[in-house]
Amino acid sequence: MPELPEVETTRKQLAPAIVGQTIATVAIHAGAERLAMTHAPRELEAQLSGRTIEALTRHGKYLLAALDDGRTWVLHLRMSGSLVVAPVDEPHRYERARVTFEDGTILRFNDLRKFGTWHLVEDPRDAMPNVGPDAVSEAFTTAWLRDQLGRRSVAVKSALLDQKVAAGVGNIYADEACYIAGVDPRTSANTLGPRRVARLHDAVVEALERSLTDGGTTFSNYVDGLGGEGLHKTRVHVFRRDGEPCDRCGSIIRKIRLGGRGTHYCPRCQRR
DNA sequence: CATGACTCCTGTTTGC
DNA sequence: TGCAAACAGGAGTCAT
Repeated sequence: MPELPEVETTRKQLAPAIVGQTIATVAIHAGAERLAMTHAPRELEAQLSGRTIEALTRHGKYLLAALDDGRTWVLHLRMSGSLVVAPVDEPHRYERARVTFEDGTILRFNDLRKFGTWHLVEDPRDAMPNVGPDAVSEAFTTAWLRDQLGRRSVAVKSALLDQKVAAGVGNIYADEACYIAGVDPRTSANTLGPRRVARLHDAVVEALERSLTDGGTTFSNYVDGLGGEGLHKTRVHVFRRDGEPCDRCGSIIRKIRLGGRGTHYCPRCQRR
């Protein structure tokens, strides 16, 4: 569910509440044991307890909590996760884990589908193999995108979903980027010319940054670090707008399946 | 290496 | 109306 803008919004809201704080206790609830990727659940709880969070950063859709022992706690929300700092102790139906800090602050990891993951590692790269440059970083360049797309024959939309190509892009922003660039999402990645790749690069960044200024997008159950909804829903061009008119040309937005994912596009504005 | 099918889990939407 | 299948913002594993 959460993509780069949603994870970044969560990071910004969580940071003031937890950076500099020391973890008192961690509880990974029964039934959510698979959350713990690098250790047994009880062992991970013990290893995190007593640690101080020195920084909270993000790479793609991963949150990275730098700890005072030099290790990094890497969290991923996958499809349905959210991290919420709760001012009061109200239970959440899908709370899978809870972190309590020494000052009493409570951080909840809520996750309906239980796909979320926690890694505790020496080197954060160990927790995110096959992940390329963050899509809103300097490292994500037109040249990089041209090289990566040139190596793939899959549909360009599917290529954009590959975290090696552009870390942080998910289904919403892959569709939005193709729309903004005027590219049919089914186009083979390695058939795009350099000018269209450049447009697509700029479109990826534009789609993500537009959403970032709105605090992300909420479609079903995403909530930000304070439990609020993102505002970007009202500003998407195509995602989940099938049957509605394109706001550029008025054609009806279509929905198809591409690489197993729902894909939305304007049949007139987006060309092969 | 690249690709596509399958898997994890639970709730909601769609189609007959 | 009711039920079963398909679908949901992700990504790892496996066979090819």
